[in-house]
Amino acid sequence: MPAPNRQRTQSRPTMADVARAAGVSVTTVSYVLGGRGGNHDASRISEETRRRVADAVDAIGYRINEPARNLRRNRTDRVLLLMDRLSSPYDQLLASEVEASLAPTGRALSIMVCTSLERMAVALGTVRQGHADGAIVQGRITAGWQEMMDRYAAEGVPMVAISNVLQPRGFDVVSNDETTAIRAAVDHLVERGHRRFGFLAHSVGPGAQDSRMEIVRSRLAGSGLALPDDLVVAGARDRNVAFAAVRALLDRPDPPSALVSASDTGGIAALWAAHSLNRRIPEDVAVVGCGNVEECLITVPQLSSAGPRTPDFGPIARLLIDRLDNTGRPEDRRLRIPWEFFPRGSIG
Amino acid sequence: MPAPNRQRTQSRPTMADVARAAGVSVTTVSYVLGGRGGNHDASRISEETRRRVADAVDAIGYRINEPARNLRRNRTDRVLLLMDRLSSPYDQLLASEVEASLAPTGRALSIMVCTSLERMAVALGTVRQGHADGAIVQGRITAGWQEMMDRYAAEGVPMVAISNVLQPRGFDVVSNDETTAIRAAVDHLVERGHRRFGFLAHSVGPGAQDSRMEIVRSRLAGSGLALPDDLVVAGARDRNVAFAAVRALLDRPDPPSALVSASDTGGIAALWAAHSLNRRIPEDVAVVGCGNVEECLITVPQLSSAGPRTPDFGPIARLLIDRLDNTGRPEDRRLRIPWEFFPRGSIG
DNA sequence: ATGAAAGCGCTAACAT
DNA sequence: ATGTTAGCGCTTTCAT
Repeated sequence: MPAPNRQRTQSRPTMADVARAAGVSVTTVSYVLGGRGGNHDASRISEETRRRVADAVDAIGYRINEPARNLRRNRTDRVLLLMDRLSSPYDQLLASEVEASLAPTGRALSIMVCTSLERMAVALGTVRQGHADGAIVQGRITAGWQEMMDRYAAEGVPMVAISNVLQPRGFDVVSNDETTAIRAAVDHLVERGHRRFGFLAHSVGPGAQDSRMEIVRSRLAGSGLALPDDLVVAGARDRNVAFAAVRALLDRPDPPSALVSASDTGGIAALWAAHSLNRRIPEDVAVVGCGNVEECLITVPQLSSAGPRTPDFGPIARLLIDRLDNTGRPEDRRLRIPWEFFPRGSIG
Repeated sequence: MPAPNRQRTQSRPTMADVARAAGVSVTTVSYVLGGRGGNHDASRISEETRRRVADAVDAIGYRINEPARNLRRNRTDRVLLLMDRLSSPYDQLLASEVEASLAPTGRALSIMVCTSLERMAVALGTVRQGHADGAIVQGRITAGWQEMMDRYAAEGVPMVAISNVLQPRGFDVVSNDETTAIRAAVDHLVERGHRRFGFLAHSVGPGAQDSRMEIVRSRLAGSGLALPDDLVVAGARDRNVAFAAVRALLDRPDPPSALVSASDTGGIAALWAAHSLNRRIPEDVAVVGCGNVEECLITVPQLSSAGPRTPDFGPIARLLIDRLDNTGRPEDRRLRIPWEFFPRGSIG
């Protein structure tokens, strides 16, 4: 004869315990509790019964068992946010606004940090394994990213990506509409007489296409100016790396007179680097950042920046909620966040 | 007669599908896959069978169902990290080092952002509901925090808190051993002739006890000096708020000649604020931060700071892993991270 | 207005 | 070395 099995050892109270304490069936308890994304018709339970159940829950300290509920409902009411870093006010804002947009729909947010394609694949794997219902993916990875997204989209993982390089194929893409704003920044600098430009990129080297750098380069070309490769340095994402990179750049015999950074973090580090070499801003170097974070306003001089007037990440969450709620595969959408150029003291 | 029930609709492949495809039983599949925290004795399966299963998994694109596995095993191999913000390199480091320490034990990390006691309670609730096996809790909340932690500890949630105010009662506490270092900073400033001190706190007002401020105040008292309440301002956690607060402070008719900030973020904002008012550092104002983040080294002048020599968050994760692995309630532990004072250009 | 019971997909004790 | 089978705690259909 087969197998008895491990009975409940010494575990948390279950719905059956609540039902017993309240003198009702587990069905009733389930209907009363049927919280969050529950689509129970709770109205079928009388006020009196409802109260008895609530009392029993309090009395025995019952908490619902998520894995059991998720297994049965085949959903988790949880969304995963993948971020490539957690180190700037911008990151903080993204996370909190996404969470705030999710909350009214009864969904919770988990964040995972993914600095490589592999980690990202692992994280998206957890969605496929039922850890979350969908994911918002932010990152700067380029090589292989599109293919990976395609694969998970094909496997049915609902996703929204924040990226200027990805094509929406089975998922939505949110991009920054940065071309016009960055061109305006370049034009500003050229008008002010700058002829020699440097660029602080997120990363350089094979496979590291930096869309913002391409915009700068092509706009300069339109004015007959160049962005030489040796004036392009990497490190815009890390304050200390950026500081060192810009110092090296400014310490050359032929330094650029204008520096565009792919991020504000990098732009601010560039200000520090210039200070440390006793270069005046903007007289010796003009600096422009990207992102238009609040911090631009407290530097001396204030950092000019291309970016959104006021950041608003709510629509990103809404795209995903849409995919989650409409079971039929929705068509892929593309959301463009408008950017402008904000000239400030750092360009004179 | 009772109830047939919803059969598998149109869902992901299950272990049964794999078993069928491989011509073995689900038990065998389970043993072969028994990954991660699995305590299967996988050696019972022959090499040949193992391969057949792996092939079948590939062929039909099977992924394990986490909620089902978690329900059955009554654990998730997941740890929750609660953070009060995600906006500095320090935060990034905490998250990545915790994750790295967890990885070899087969555990994954979810992050939730909690800026209020309520949000924190909700997040810890998800652990009780089986979303994670335990939590690492970081925050600056004071009022009510200890009580909430006590409650969840009593409910059996394994926790490690990062805090200088909490007492370990049913959970472990990691604290910064900051007293000696901050005293050294104060002594340095007093020796240099400073008599009028200001302090940039995380927050002020009722219930907002700032341990670092208390250290400064009492050390000053030892030299017969005061830290007047009106020279204590709030905002150390947000660059822009800190900037405004310090500007106001320095713009008084009787500004402090030395400013201690409860954070490096605040200290750096203070440097910007001084710059913006054309005050020289350290001649007009000396500035000291707390945390000793890398960024201190790239400001001009470099920011003096009290903090750990090199941050190392690995031990924090290890405390929790210990609680998770040793089922018997371990005694509460306290881990002190050593701090030192690093004098740099910002104090002359 | 309420209850009985059938599984969701998996693990593991027991049998062979 | 592999298979049988009893649940884990919950939701939901159907019956009353």
